[in-house]
Amino acid sequence: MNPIVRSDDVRTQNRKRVLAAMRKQGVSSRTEIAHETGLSAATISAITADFLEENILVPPTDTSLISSGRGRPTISLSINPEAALICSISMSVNYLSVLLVNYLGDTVCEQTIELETRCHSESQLRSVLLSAITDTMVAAKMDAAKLQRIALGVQGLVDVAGTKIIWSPMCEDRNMPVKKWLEHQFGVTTHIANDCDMIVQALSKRDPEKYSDNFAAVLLAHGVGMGLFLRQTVVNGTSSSATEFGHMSFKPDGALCRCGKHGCIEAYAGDYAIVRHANGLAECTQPSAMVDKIDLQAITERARNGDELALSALQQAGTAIGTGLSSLFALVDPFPIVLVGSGAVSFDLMEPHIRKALKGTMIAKNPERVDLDYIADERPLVSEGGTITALQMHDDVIANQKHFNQASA
Amino acid sequence: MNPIVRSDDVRTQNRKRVLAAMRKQGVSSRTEIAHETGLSAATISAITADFLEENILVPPTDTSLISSGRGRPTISLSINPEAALICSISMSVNYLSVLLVNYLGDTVCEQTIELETRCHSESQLRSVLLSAITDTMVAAKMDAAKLQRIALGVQGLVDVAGTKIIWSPMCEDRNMPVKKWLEHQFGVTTHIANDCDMIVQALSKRDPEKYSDNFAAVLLAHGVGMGLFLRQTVVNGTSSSATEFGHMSFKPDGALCRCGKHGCIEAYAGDYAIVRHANGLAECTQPSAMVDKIDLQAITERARNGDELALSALQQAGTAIGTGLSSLFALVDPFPIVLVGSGAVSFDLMEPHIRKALKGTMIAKNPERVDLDYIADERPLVSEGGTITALQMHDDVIANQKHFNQASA
DNA sequence: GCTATTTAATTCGAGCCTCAAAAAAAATAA
DNA sequence: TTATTTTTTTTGAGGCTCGAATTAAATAGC
Repeated sequence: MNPIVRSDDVRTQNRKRVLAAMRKQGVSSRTEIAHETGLSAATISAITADFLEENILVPPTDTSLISSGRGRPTISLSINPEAALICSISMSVNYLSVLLVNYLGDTVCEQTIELETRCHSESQLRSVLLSAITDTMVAAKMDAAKLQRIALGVQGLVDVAGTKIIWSPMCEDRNMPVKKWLEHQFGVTTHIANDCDMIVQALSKRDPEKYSDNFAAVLLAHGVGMGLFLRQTVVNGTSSSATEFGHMSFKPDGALCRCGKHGCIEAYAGDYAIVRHANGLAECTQPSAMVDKIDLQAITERARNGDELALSALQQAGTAIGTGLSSLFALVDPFPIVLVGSGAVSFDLMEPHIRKALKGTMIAKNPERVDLDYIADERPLVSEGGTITALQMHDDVIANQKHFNQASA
Repeated sequence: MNPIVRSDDVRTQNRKRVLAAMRKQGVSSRTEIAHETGLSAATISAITADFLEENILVPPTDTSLISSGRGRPTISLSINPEAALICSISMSVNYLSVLLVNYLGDTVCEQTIELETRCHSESQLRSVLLSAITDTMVAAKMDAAKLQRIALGVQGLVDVAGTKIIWSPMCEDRNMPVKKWLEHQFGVTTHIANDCDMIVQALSKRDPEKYSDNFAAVLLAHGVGMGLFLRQTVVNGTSSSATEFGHMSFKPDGALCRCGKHGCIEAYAGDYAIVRHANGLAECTQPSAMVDKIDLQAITERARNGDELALSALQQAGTAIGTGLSSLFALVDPFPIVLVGSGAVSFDLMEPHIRKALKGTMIAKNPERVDLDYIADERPLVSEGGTITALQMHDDVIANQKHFNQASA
């Protein structure tokens, strides 16, 4: 049941609405906000007055009272970029990106580091991470005290509370309490999630029309992950933040998966599986610990040049993904899917087999109509998703803050 | 975003809370309600006063002011049984049950009809349904005008809006606009859903501890259905109310399913699949349109007496179900499962194979701990779930009603 | 049998919140 | 310069919840 009982909760709720409307519109007048939120002009007037006093919103800096016609001109308010400084981090194998954004979501500074994460111990990784953030703050000429929140999207298993990395292909060490590291060092709330969750957030922001209620991103990287959005919220487990699409069963007692079991989707669609198949190795061959993107691209190249084995590897990957999706669609009716990550470079080769698999198993639902898309480079999406997550959380905090003019009066 | 903007919405919300608390407690004093809802005594006093005036709640009829000790005795309020009369209908192959309950949820009258639904045309089915309801009303000596709401749980595909039966094994006809029939005839809001959805509602009521956040019921009848509860709400598709667990893919290009495709879970765990296998027929044998429960029981009997083929049929069903569940658990972390329906009579024979399949594919999650239960007779659950659904919806309506004493004052 | 004590329920005033309507502000059109 | 138009603010009414005070209705003790 909804936790709304008192009338100040109503105000909190409506403050949230106003912030959401501002984020959606970018710049907008009080009348527009009233229209967008469905609240009365009087209420918007009160709420925006508070926000202005709290320095959450700002009036137009230049005297651009764009008066388009008769009548009193609108005063376009906008979110105060200075109201927050947020750090979004994306971590994956051999890659670390630190992105600073202001409260508007605009990039303040970005640094990307290529490093051999797999050779790093937990403590090495920790110091690399911490100094990367500090460096970026310095590069942006920002005082550390200005930082308000950190979001981190990581390849691997993150506990559902978002406190530690249970497991990651980045390095050997397990159960790294990353949240504690960061909160201890920078003294700000830190949110950690699987990169798929971040990707999905980014997509919903990029194309709110298409990616609204239900949709999913399938991340084809070392493993096969999935960010799943149902009813406008990220689906995650009770113990891990990830949706393990890659470990849904595709073929009972089938190919050997990295997880030690047999027949998972990943055992056919993971990078190591594609390489294994394309190189003519047996399905029971131990998955290689690491696959270079170059190798995968080479296989795609071979397939395009007519190499049967390479082609069949990619096609089988498509079939595995398609079958998994069809199972998902048996539970929840079909929704748009985006394939993301290095594996998506061969999207055109896989797509027909994905669709064929959908057709082979879905009943009475139109598989042709399933919206399939792909984005090969997932990294910007992860960072973008991190900023969105962090901004939304910060909006919540701000909406909940008691506004001081009332409290002190 | 939450549609709560005005302060009367707060009252509506809190009225809902009070009703929910009353349903949970059965009989309870104002102080208890205050404690249960977290609202202040003053607020509860106001809300209950309204409800008493509206005749939604009633004071104790007998003078049983159970004063257990010192102090002013508590006045135990209860939901007014007369406040509503609700009809819950359960329809499946050759079976129709009409259940009348009062606003307390207590049975007023129940009638069960065995009939050859499969020989019925749409219009025959319609008149049987309508007259069954009327008959039951008459038997209960209730005036038709007293009826306030109808809920119907039906075997088959129901559109997500709950207006028509898209398809059902009950009869040949498709797209029957049942909601229209009933609302036209009885003039009350009617809610139609797949029987699995109803079962799940009933379970959450029967054991709220175990079946709260996430859980599912697998219905093993003619097909293999699933009622899925995630985050305290029923999951359903965008075009149908059912979760088609039975049509998740188990074995690519496997046994022929009733849906015309190959390798669905149902093609191994549906009653026709078990019969087919137990009788030594090929996997590609056309599924029989109808299986008698007796035949299924006979197979269970054979299996218990050591018949290899019968046993292997049930075991394979277990494996298919277990594999499907493991795929589901890859997406959302494991939750309690109840097997329901005639197929559940051989639960003990299937369980080891369900667990084995869970073990074979789930990574890093403890399959032994998955809570598996079974209930062979699904019919009472469907009726029960219907009443709960209807009562909850009626509670919502009542909570939303403007209370007259204020409105007219 | 009477009073003190205890607990339940109600009443009252304060403090928020939203909204509709009126008023004020700031432009353009005539 | 005045009338008109549109945006924003102000004002007053009506709701809602809450804490505190009050009233109600029993038991415990003398």
